[in-house]
Amino acid sequence: MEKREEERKTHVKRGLWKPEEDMILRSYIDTHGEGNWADISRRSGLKRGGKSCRLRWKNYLRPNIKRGGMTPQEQDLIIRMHKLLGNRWSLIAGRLPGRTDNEVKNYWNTHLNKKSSSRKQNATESVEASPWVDKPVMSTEVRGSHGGGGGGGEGEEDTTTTWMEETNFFARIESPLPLTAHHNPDTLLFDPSFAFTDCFPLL
DNA sequence: AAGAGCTCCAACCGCGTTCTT
DNA sequence: TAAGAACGCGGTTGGAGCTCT
Repeated sequence: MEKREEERKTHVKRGLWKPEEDMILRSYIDTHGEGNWADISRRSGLKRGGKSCRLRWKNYLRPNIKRGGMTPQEQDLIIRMHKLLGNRWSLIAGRLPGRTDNEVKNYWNTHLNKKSSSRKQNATESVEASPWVDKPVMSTEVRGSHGGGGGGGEGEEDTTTTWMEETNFFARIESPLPLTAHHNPDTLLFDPSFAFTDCFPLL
């Protein structure tokens, strides 16, 4: 096992993808379909690992990928969803058509994180501590079973249901303004027009 | 003009979960 | 049932391009 790992590391190509590699991967997937990434990496002739192929496809080559800056609506949704779910990037991205988890994560880390932390600072000056303040309903430690699973596909909906059950999500949101500082109109969920179904239209 | 510092994003890594044999 | 393979996730890093001095 270690030997194979060693071999993989030394023989697998890394770094930025070249346009030719993109073309190869795209045309291979066009004809054979996606999935079975290890096989794709072997048969396509690309000297890339399966993981790398999958990532490239998912984050860049897949049809309907939206490029370019986030719209204010998207920004807003990300902020809200992050407040709700924490760093569950794939779930958040699942509600933003054409956006990938990687993109959302990068966007958060580079743009919104700063914004929100400066906001947070303002907020804490005026807001009394509440058990809900700045604690996402779905923090990363509640991650019992994330996505995962070969062949399981995305399965985000199922996962969502599961964690909601696990964390007694709806019991929590039934209490008045449960999720965050009531006192801070600037924060996420206080917006009266905000509906939970905005984030979970499937429910 | 140049080089130092910074920003941002693509890609990698390690880990947990699920599937397959 | 156990072990290994495959997959998906979030965290982190590297480097290209931009800005500042």
